[in-house]
Amino acid sequence: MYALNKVKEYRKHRDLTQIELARRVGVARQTINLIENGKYNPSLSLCISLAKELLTDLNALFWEEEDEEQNT
Amino acid sequence: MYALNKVKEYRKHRDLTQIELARRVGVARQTINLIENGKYNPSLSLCISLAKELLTDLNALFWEEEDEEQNT
DNA sequence: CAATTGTGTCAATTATATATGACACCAAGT
DNA sequence: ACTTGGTGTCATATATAATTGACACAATTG
Repeated sequence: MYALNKVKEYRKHRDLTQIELARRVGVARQTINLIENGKYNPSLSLCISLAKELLTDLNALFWEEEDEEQNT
Repeated sequence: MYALNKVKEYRKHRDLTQIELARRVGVARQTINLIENGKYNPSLSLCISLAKELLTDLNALFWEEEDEEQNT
């Protein structure tokens, strides 16, 4: 199991099926399914495509805050 | 060539060598090198490890804004 | 009741991320 | 002039992301 993500949430919010989202980002339906269910570890370029297609960004989909840490 | 990123920039800012960063995130030095030079497409979990080790987040390292798009 | 649509999952294959070992180059230091 | 550390890169091997085709199940719709 890999890190949880909000792909399903954002996809539903956009009213897309797994099939349609898969088509739009150019991967197989199974790939979307596995990602949504945290069964694996997508590539960065796929994450970026998903974020763009879902009109959001990487952090919103895949980042979970731990503690706040600030750098200069 | 894949999307540009700011790994090298953040790594230098943290005063780490490729070797040390590789060690800390548990990959080979070559992997860091290839990522920094945009020669490939890391996995999400590696991106997350890098972001944490560099005390930043996914967007800062790997996201480039296109146009601003707002969702409800 | 059939037929369809969306989803979860399996097995087998292909593409590619990542590892390992090696070599060259360029600084900086001794 | 030699060593050492940091980097870029190559070639080969392995792990795993991603594909394809298939099947089951639940919920809807005719």
